[in-house]
Amino acid sequence: MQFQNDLISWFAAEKRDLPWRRTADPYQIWVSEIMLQQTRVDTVIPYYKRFVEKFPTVNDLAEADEEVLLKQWEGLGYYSRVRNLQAGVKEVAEKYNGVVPASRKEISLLKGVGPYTAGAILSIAYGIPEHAVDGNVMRVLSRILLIEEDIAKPKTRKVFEDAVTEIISHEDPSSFNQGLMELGALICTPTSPKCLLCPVRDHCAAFHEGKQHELPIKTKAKKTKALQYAMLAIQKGDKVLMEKRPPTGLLANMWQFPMVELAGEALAAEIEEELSENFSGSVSGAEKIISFKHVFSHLTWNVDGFIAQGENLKVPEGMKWVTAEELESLPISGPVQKMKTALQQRGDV
DNA sequence: TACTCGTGGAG
DNA sequence: TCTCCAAGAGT
Repeated sequence: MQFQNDLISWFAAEKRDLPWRRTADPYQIWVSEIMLQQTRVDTVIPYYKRFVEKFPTVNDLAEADEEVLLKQWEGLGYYSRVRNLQAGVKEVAEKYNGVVPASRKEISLLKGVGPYTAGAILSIAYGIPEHAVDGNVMRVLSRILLIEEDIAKPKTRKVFEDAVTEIISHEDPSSFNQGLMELGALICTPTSPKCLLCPVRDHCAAFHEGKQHELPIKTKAKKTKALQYAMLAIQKGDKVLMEKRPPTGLLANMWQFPMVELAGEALAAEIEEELSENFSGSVSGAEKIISFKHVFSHLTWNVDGFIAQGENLKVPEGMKWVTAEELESLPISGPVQKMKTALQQRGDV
């Protein structure tokens, strides 16, 4: 098919030199695909290099400590990805003797491997003609094939999977799938697609109809909620109190300065009162040092950051006193990093 | 199905 | 400043 040839030839000539394109190792390709979920290429590159250097094989990752993994992942977001990745890798180590399975049925059973990632690993690492439909592919094919279904709806993905299954190259499924994604990243972009540079323009129904700017059809997301917190750097000598978040939910198992949810803006006097209730000990000298907003994908934190001194505190389960050096080894999220930076600039940590 | 789950860059 | 988003998966 001429479409396949035009796409694959363009990919061969124009593809970016990315680190995960320099390996044929299914495990390392797996790592890259997990990191790339909802995350930009430029962001992933340094994380990917560090990760495969530190965990070059399935066994290296299977044996790693979760806290070390989270520290490696720190700043990438969607932290359950690395927990699920390790769970999947452990299963490959134990059940498949360290070899990533090469069938959609088996690979899809691995934790964290969904329909896209399964197809990506199968096609890129094993050369198997399986669909790998991500946001790029839906955007590109919605234009080429003039598909006007809402790509925000989950059921729509199957339409594109079926389309790819029909048109995928069996000679080079890796270049075909990657070519569609690369085209979406470089040419067939969300706004102002570069149609005059497009290698498959002649095959594009939307370009033919002048509708490339109207596709894809995508309904808008609803707006997010906001929550108010006080974040507390409680000091005792040269140590500060840190708290581990619960094992599920937002920022699971990440560390933070103890936080309390509030109804409105936090005042120092109220914080001291709140703390004495929560800690059964003496907390004094509360002082607000920073106020900031942190926007997550589905909610916003409005945070007032305080320093305070703790005396004779009974440390609750899941909290511990850490030195400045120990603090550096704990995985923390963006908002906690903002507080930590403020403390360091004051010389308090 | 709809919601949860992070971050930083682009327009 | 605001919106949308970028190689999605789990529940």
